[in-house]
Parts: sequence; C-alpha cells; structure tokens
Amino acid sequence: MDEGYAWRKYGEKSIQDRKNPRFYFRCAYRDELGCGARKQVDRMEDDPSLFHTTYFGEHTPACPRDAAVADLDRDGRRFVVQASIDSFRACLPAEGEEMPASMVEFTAGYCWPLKDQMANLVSSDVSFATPGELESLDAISMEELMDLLWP
DNA sequence: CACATTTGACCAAG
DNA sequence: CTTGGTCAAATGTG
Repeated sequence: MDEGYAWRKYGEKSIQDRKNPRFYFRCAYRDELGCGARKQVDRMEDDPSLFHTTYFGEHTPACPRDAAVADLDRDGRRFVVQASIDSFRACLPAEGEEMPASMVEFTAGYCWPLKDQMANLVSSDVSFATPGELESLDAISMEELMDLLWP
C-alpha cells in the first residue's frame, strides 16, 4: 500500500525460515534532506498476496509526499486538505457501504494501517489549528471533499 | 544523460 | 562461524 512517501529500495535478503525475501527501503530524500525513515517489507506466509511493512524512524517535515490537494469554501472558511491520493483511493468504502460521518472516523475506520500518517497529514494542515477541529466536519463536507478529489 | 533497482559483497553482532 | 542489514557497482529505464 502506498502511504504517499517516496522510497528507494536498497536491499533484498533471504531470511532464515522464511519462504520469501525481505525488502529494504529508505526515504528517497535521505541524502538531500538527511531523512532517516526506513521500512522493511515481508510477504506474508499465509497469504502471499499480502505484505507486512515495518517502519523505522520518522520522515523529515520537508519530505515531499505524493499529495492530492483540494480547496473548498464552507461557512466562509477556506479548507485545504492534503492526502496521499493512492492512500485515499485504497481506503474508500466499498460499493454500498456508508460514507463515514467525519474525517476522523474516515481515517480511523478505513485507514487502519495508515491511521497515524493520515491523521498527521490532515491535522498538520495549516487550515486546522487542532485535530479537534476536524470533528466539526460533517458528512456533507466529506462528500464535498470526495467530489473535489474524484469529480 | 539522470536517475532507480538489482544483487553479491561487505560488515557488525551473536 | 551464521545471520540480518547495508553498500555499491553493474544494470535497467526513460
């Protein structure tokens, strides 16, 4: 699953008692920005179509993200929402499923593996002073956001 | 050309 | 020694 960051693969190693090799990635901006973020990806034993990803370290705030940007006016305020577009797509409710009532529910309920990163993406936005302000987003504005991202 | 990925070498720890 | 993690030269991709 794409969490929106740019990674560079730097290794691949067979692991004892494991059928599949482990893949090693580091932030693509390690040299440029001194970012120390890394991750390891393993194919799962029981379901080879799934991968288990372990993260190490934090990204620099300056690390570019693969972001979608949406602008909308609501109650005279200007909202700017940034998110990894692939992450959002991957987390969209299935056909027939209900759209969550708020952005908080959306990120918490549907982006479980990415919950922290998604919450960070949204709450670090300049338009929202605190994460609590996200609670005020209702279902209608969520739909507006979706319309803007996928007209 | 400017990047990224592959892959065996290399290395530190146990 | 073995094991897991990283480096870097060769190779791939546009």
